[in-house]
Amino acid sequence: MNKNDLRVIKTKQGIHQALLKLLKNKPLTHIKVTELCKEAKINRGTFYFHYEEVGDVFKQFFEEIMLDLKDSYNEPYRHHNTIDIHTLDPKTVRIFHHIKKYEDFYKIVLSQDVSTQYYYMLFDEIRSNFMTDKNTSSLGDITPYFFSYTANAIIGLIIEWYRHDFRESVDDMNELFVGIMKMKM
Amino acid sequence: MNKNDLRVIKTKQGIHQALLKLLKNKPLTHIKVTELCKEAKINRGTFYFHYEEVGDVFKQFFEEIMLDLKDSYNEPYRHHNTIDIHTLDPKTVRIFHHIKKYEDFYKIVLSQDVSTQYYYMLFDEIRSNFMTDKNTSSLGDITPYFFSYTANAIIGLIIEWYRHDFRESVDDMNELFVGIMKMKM
DNA sequence: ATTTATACTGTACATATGTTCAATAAAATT
DNA sequence: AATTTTATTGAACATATGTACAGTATAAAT
Repeated sequence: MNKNDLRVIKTKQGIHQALLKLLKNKPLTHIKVTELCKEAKINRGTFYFHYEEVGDVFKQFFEEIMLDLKDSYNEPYRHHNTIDIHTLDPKTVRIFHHIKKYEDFYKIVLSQDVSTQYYYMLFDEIRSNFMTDKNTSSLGDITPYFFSYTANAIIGLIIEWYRHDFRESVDDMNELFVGIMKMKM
Repeated sequence: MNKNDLRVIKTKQGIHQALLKLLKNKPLTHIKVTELCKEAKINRGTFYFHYEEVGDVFKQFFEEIMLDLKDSYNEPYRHHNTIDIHTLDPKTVRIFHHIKKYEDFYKIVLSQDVSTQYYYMLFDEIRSNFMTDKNTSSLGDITPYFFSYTANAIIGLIIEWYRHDFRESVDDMNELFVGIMKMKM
């Protein structure tokens, strides 16, 4: 399978477009392979030549979204060994802007009955963004746990935001995040 | 459908046992309704009389586990004194003992390709346990976000523990958690 | 013990999955 | 332009899903 073959490109584009169209009317988990192929006007065997299930197509969408997240990740952690709440500027928090940008996709990723694979893609991306150019050699065995703790805490905020149907503005979320970082338990 | 009917009780018990047996050999997502019914020696129509999919049976297991998690928060604390009680609410760290107790189930819940519904069951349970602990009337709009932040942060540690194949002891996890709390706050 | 209620079975049917393969069409290569 | 390569098609097949319903078995109720 040559991904540069024009036939492959056309077929995949058709499948992508078809999925986006069907997602406007029904949840991801209700979309059948047969239905998707009919919409894309391709043979069902062709689908199975490229994918295993409908979710794999959505995964390709989300992989591109994860690339965008990598570019726009949370700035406050970038230049500090540990979180310093005094240098946290709400305007530099980029993740909530990113989430809002792809709100429609995150509504799917964070829904109740979808595969956990997308959640872990998000988790790993946020986590690795925290890890890059951060010197944590002094922390020892606790380091991987610290990253997972912090990354998933952020997703906790995103889940809550999602459950509020993303009503709060991006700026509200930035302020809210800084507020929680400053809190004492 | 009367859940006290002996026929219902027997059928459900059979399905439960069958699922536990099949789970020893293959992941939850690979277990078919047909297969489960054959193992339980019941008609496939009977399954659909009680459930919609195989995951619903696993959900019943996990509902009971969530009850145990709730109970573990209500029991009086009698644990090793490896934790400085004055720096941390000891109720919080009882969770790792619970996770270890049901390790086999959490390996399914936290796996890559399972429904997010179990994750959210865990999230909501941990979150509500936090809520009953805390007096947060003074926090205002930030409160629901604070709970989601903290609850999911804990799950972040559990995810990392899961990815380490639960090699660290429960006591290690308790100390590790305290360590992270101290470095953040 | 008899009647009543209903969970369960067996069957059937329409639809969907997942795979295979020869034929075809469309691209890349020469 | 001719040839080679291979993505795509269409068809077939075994298996699984989801639903429906009449008949049966088993429990509860009288």
